[in-house]
Amino acid sequence: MPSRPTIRDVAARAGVTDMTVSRVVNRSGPVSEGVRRRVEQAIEELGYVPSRLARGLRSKRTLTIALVVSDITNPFFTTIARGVEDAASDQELLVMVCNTDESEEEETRYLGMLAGQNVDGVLLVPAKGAENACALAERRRLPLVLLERRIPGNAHSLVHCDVRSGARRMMEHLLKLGHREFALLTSPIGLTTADDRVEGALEALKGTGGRATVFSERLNRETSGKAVERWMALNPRPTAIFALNNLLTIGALKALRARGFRVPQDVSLAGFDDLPEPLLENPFLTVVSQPSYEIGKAGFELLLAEIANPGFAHREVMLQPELVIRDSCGSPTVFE
Amino acid sequence: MPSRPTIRDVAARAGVTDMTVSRVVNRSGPVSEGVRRRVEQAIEELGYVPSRLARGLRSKRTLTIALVVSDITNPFFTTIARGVEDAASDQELLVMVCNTDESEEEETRYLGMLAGQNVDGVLLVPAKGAENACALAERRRLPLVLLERRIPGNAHSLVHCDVRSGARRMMEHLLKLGHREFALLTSPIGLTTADDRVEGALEALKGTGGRATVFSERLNRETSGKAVERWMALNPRPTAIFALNNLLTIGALKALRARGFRVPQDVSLAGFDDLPEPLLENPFLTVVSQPSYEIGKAGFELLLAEIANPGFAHREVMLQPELVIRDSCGSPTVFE
DNA sequence: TTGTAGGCGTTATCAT
DNA sequence: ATGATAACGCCTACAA
Repeated sequence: MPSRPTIRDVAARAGVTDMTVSRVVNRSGPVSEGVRRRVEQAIEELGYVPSRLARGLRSKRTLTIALVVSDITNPFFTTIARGVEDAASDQELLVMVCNTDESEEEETRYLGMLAGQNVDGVLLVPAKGAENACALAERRRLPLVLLERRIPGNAHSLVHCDVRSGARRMMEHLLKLGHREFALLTSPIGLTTADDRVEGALEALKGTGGRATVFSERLNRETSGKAVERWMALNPRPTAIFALNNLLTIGALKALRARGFRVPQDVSLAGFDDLPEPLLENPFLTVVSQPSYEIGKAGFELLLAEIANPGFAHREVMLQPELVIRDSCGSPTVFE
Repeated sequence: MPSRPTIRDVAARAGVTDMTVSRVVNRSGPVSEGVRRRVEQAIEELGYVPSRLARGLRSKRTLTIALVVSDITNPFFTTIARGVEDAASDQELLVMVCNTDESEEEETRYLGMLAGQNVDGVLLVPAKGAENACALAERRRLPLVLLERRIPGNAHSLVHCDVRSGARRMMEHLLKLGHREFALLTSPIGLTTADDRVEGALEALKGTGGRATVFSERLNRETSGKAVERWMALNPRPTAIFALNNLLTIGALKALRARGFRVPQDVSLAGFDDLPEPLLENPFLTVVSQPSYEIGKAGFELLLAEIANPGFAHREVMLQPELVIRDSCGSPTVFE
């Protein structure tokens, strides 16, 4: 009942010591041609695979990183994950994925587990109040790069997207179409990135005579009907609705339709975050699209730098979102 | 410049040996109340987190598993991943995610990395020709559970979905609507699950006078126009198209529309695999929906059993898909 | 070019 | 209830 072969099993079979095998495996030293061949054959015959565990214990490198997001099921994060994994895979690194559901507690729990140095670094999309998690990483000297969301007063490296400009440009687009009355939909959890979006949108209004009302919404089957009523009860009634994240966008679309409002004939609807092209059954929604795949890739690169040079220069990468103009926004129409 | 504290740092600070600390941390032995408190305080003060690496090296358990899928970006796999991660998280296990893009080579590469025993087990959605990967796992005694797709003649535990019955039931539904001429769309890579779907669909036709033509398609912007022509050139022309996976379903819908065919007025379109409800902007597609979240959860449970009892009874779990009837299929209409 | 010694941070086992 | 010892599998440093 042979257990998994170790480096010493290989060594024995090849008639050398474990060090020689180690040299062959890692090309970390000179080995004569004949010995190399014998060792390689032994490795082959035994099906030897070096233990990353033991290796990590010595070298302090596990060749593994973690990606902590709120919900991998959200296509925005899914695409980030794919970007991270592709980049990591190129370097023969493995990636763990953790879902926090925006819970600070889960986040802290995960960072605790990850700090058990089974991971060389962490890519974190921080939940509200991620200070705990960051402090934990700091304490354990765990390289950490933030993704997508800032933490006020935090000095970690960060990859994010210029959502403020994205929101502003979308509003400018809507203004150009002739809209002046807006409803802005944002999520009730106070994320920096959500605030940035709101601010960007409002910025665009300055000196235009446009007006926006901000609604904090969590849309689901029960709440969405009432929400639509609130938006449309505004006086004057908004001609354009700008939903500041992807779930809100879809939620708003469904809710509006359910109440008999046609988009864009009755109201324009602009959104944030796109769905991957192959999943888009009906390219329709005009959105601010964030380069999520690139966020993942860039995050990985920064993390790699951080790992190689811990606490060196904390850097910030800001990517530009893209305005994707489709069919859900038109010129305002006047009712009755 | 203190490095990460080890169990011995804690021991020193608490005035005990590392073994005592170990006992406190793992509740693995008797510790007097006072000592326990001192140790706990030292742990707190130092911010000690046990090394999973060292732990794993000793105990042969890393409390980590891997999920290997073709593409995490496909919502079907994303949801599986979420199911796995939720279940794993309950047991304080971490999950690695790997994308193979259906490449046997990538799959083998990943299994090699994972076999470096930094993982207690693997959940694999096998690509075509995953025998290599399975053999590798076998050799390294790496617990492995297959997800979603069978491998002919393979003895590993398996969680999948009764796609044959799902496809059959969908066809029965279409027959009941009056359809007799079908186009079946399947992917060109020869997956067992794809074959099962085709067979299930054809089964339903027996003795009904219905007829189906099978097309192996890879739909993209270039190919899809010609593909539509092929389907619709059938004589008699199909009144219903059944796409056997989610990408084909969306692809077919877009392609048909682009060629001016309205769904369902001109052709009915049935699909496989659903999008998560919150992402469904416009619930429209009639589909066979697989319980992907549950596949993930069940897979994890099986893997846990496998880990606890390696090579015990290889089990198979088959979940039932659900017919989701929406608006993309109607009764056949006659042209010209 | 190859080998020896020792330790990375834990925990199993045996001893006190 | 606590401690001493060894070992998990590998690699760094040094020696031959």
